[in-house]
Amino acid sequence: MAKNNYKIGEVASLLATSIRTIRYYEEEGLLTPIRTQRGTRLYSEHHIARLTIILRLTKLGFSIEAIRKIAEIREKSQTGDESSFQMEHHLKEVLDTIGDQIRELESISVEINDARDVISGCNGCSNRPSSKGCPDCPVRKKLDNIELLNLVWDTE
Amino acid sequence: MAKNNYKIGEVASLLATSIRTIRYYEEEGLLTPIRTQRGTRLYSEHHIARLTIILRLTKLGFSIEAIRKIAEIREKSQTGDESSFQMEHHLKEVLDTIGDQIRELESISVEINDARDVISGCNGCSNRPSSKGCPDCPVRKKLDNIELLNLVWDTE
DNA sequence: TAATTATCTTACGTAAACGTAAGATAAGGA
DNA sequence: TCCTTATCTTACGTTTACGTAAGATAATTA
Repeated sequence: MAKNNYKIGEVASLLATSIRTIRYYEEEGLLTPIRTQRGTRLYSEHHIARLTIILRLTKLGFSIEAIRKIAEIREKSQTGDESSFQMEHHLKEVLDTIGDQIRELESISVEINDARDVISGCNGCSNRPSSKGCPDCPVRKKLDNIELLNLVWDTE
Repeated sequence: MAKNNYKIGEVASLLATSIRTIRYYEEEGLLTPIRTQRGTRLYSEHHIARLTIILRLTKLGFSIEAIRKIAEIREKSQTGDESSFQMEHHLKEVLDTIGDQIRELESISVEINDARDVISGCNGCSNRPSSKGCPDCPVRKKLDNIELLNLVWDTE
């Protein structure tokens, strides 16, 4: 027995977001609740599920526009014409972008880990690879691979 | 033989970014080139490496503030006191956040893939799981696991 | 040297994704 | 019914990460 009359305040606290955010997505055409005769918004379980995925996507950096495009996929995909083809193509692009981003995040993650080793494990030695200090530093040879350290080291 | 006198226009086209962006990072204290006596900015290879990593991080959604914090790690990590400890803790938080984000992206990626199967492979049938249509649809049983489809389906 | 072309500073403009305040109704409890 | 709390619309404010224009100076090319 699905509850179909969540009010906006309930929804907001349920999903740990703000009332303004929910209304904003409505302004943007992403979430259209039904209304009571007096105008109060009512949300069904499906609205909540939909809002949940919208929140997940925005949290990952998807723009409203990008989310709107994904939401429009079904509509277009049923036509079987040119726009349907374009939608397929678009979805593949989204997937490629996500793949790239995952790889970049993994790469950054490795670099941060290595940088952490260097900074904290090198016994206070934070010399740059080109420096003459700490020639026997055990993590010394790692340094060249850590592009992130270019951010950490001062410019001379 | 490292070139140490790149001018801002060269740097911008080299890294496919804008002059304004480079100057903005300088305003924010992230990249401080040397100057000629007349005031023209000059960038070394190290400046370029540093800018490269800054651009990678911003592209991934890191804020200037977050990048600044990472850049301050060395300074603080050498003190060996409380703030050094906090920096270590901060780095771990960053890593955890990145890990979470990777997992979320992978999850979304799987969902998009599945949704693509459903939408394009179901021979034009885009009914919701609760619908009576297409009872023999081979991808039907996948549907419940695809939270993303809540975004694609209309609210009834 | 003259004429482009690039860079400088200053400063206002912009888009996205909401925050926040005001004044008016609506809904729910005592 | 009265009072308090929630929701409504309208609309201006805010932050981040730059874009863009103006007027002046510097560097490069003919």
